Amino acid sequence: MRNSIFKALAHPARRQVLALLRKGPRLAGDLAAEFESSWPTMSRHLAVLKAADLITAERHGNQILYRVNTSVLEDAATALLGLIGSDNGDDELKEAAE
Amino acid sequence: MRNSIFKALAHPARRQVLALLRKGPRLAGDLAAEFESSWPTMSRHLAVLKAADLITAERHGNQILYRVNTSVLEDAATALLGLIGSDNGDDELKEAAE
DNA sequence: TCGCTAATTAGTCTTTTCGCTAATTAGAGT
DNA sequence: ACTCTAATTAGCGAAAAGACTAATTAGCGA
Repeated sequence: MRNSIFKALAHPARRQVLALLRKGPRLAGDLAAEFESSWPTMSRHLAVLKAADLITAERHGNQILYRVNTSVLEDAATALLGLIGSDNGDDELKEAAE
Repeated sequence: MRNSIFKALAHPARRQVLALLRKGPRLAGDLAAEFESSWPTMSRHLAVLKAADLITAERHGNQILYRVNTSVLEDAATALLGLIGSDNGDDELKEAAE
């Protein structure tokens, strides 16, 4: 679902999560501590990112390790670049209307 | 202002507008005719894209010609690529070795 | 000025998103 | 089983987004 990807990218906190995960996988709590929002709020942001397949969750005992899903992020970037260049990438972005 | 860009990209109709404008500038009404939504609704979408500076409007007598602002779109794509972290691609070798 | 067309803005409503607190699940350790 | 910690889910209210109809602006031509 490409639409959910761009929707997920629409929130600054979620983009910042991706920026943090870019440097390496992190635990949910560790991640949440970086933000001012409450922990449940961050958990929801993570859920949105996960639903868009932009990140993956991996349980390690008591805690959950998140890592960025680079290929999906690449897809989004490619889709954007498709809007610029005149190469094919035409119906890349037309997804079912909501 | 970057946030408004990603927010603008969050709606499929708006991405499709950009896809149409990629092939060349178009009149507002001509553009609106491509969609099933009402004309005012499309006008709003165009306003959102314009507020994000993703498109520019140019009045030609009675009608308004829209064209895509490629550089801003490039900025967004670059921002996405920045989240992937391919500042230099050398890290890929490390990961492959693991 | 009047009428016509193109497009936006106003106003209202419904749906979605966001962020909080409180409650709940899940696992590890005792 | 009990408890502590990690994290999510539930539930609520506020804010924003989306889409519609109706009203309005802007420009052209007779």
